[in-house]
Parts: sequence; structure tokens; C-alpha cells
Amino acid sequence: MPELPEVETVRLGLEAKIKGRKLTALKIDRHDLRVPIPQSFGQTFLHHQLDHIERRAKYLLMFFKNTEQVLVWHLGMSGKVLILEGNEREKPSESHVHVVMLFDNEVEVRFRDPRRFGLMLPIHKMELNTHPLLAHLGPEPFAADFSSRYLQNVLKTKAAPIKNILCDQTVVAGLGNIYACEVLFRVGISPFRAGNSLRDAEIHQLIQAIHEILNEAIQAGGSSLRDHVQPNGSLGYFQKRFHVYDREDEPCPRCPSSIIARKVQAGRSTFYCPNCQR
DNA sequence: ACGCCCACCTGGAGGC
DNA sequence: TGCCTCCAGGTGGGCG
Repeated sequence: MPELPEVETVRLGLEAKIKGRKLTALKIDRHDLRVPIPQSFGQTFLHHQLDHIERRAKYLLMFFKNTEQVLVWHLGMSGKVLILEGNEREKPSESHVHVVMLFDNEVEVRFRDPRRFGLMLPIHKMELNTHPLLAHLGPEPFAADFSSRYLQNVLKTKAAPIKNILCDQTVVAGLGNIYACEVLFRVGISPFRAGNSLRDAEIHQLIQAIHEILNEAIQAGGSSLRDHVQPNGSLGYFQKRFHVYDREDEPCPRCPSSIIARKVQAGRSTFYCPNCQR
């Protein structure tokens, strides 16, 4: 469920609370996530100090001191991270909390993932670019290698609909169904256009819109972190209204006489304005 | 080779 | 209230 901005918000929220802290206790209630949590998981990170957290695509990468292992963490569709402190920790656990981590400042991090599409896996630092989960990932949207020239070269080889291409993690890493819809609405491009039909100017606008929309969402996530005093400590979801996503049958925000439509592409709902997205 | 479909799993919403 | 169907923000394997 979480796309790049939500994962980035989780990263920031976690770093604010547990960066530099030692993992003092670990409880795993279920190992059978999309990729099973190895039995050795506890041994690998217990009593190590969290150095820092990076994000790659929709993955969190947690680096601990004095170990060559990195914790690779994906939230899947339904994953949430909860941070609890002080007497909040007394409260009975939510359902579907599979992993609980306790740090030496008494901050508790819970991983709740009802559908269990997420994963938590230690990998060796040397594998960060070669591990099957990470090797195929395309450029980060804000990296220099995600350029107009790059995207032109990719798109000219692709006949698939642009919406599907934007969700392809090998093309650009971190967009999902929501932000792909939002980006295409912003630039006024139909989600059904073939990738190889986009003109250079449109590709340029597309990249700009990706930057803008992701930045706006990350900012919204950041302010949600500041706003909420961690009552339930839920990270990774912040209330945000989108322009087209989940707005079927509502008036288009740009040309209100037309109505937002929903169609299924590659098995996922696409929301778009049939009038102003061409 | 590419692009689509499906399964993986559970919960929530809406209809009857 | 209960049961049934549909839908959900991700991903990779398999198939045409």
C-alpha cells in the first residue's frame, strides 16, 4: 500500500525516534510473511545499535553498527509501522502485529501487516545491488540518472500503456498505483497512451510532475509527523486527498463539467479524466 | 521479449 | 445480524 512518499515518511519517523539506539529486545509472532523471516533474524541484529536508515524504492534499509548485515524491510500493501513510547506500550497490541522491536530508549516499534505481503529480511551489505529483491530496481525518481534522456530511451521501446510503465519498478522505483494516476492527471496525459507515443516535451513534463507530486506528498507526510503527538504512533499513512485517485464519479478538479472515470489496467484501478487527459 | 494475469492474504464496505 | 461479493496503495512467477 505505501508508495515512495509513505515509505519515506516512515523512514523519517523511525530515524527521529531510534537512530543511534540499541535494539534490546525483539519479538516475532509470525515468520510467514511474503518472504519468511529467517529464524536467525534475532541473532543478527539484537544488541546492535541502529546506525541509519535508507530507502530504496519502497524498501527501507536499516543499517546497524558492527554487523555486515542490513535489514531489508518492505511494507507490502497493508503494512504499517507503529511507534509507542512510555505508557502507550501498556496498551494491548493491535491485531496482526508480527514483529515488535524494543530499543534502549524504551521506544517500541511494531510492524503490523494484516495481509502479510510485506517482508523483513537480513541481507549482506555486499548484496545491496545484487540481491534478487533489489537488483532489478530502476533509478530513484530524484536521482540524476532518472533523466529525460533516460526516460525517452526507455519509453521508445515500450508499447505498454504509460500508466503501467510508471508502475514498473524497473523503469522508475517508488511510484505505485496512486501516484501513477496522480502524475498522469497533473500532466494531462491519458493513462492509456502507449509509452512510445509520448513526445519529448511530454516526457520532460512527466518527470517534472513526478518530482512535484512526490515532493508534495513527502512534505505532507512530514507535517503529519510533526502534527501528531504519536497518540497511536501510526506511521506510513497520512490523510491526503488526491486529485483523481479514488474519486470515480466526482467532477474533475480541472474541468468540472467532466467526471472522473475508473478503468482497470493490468488488473489495477486507474482513475483519470477522460476529457482533459489526452 | 514483452506485457498481462494471477496468486499471495486479510479486512472493510456495501448489497440483499 | 449474517452472508456474500467486491475491492484494496505491491510484487514476482508464469503464460500467451
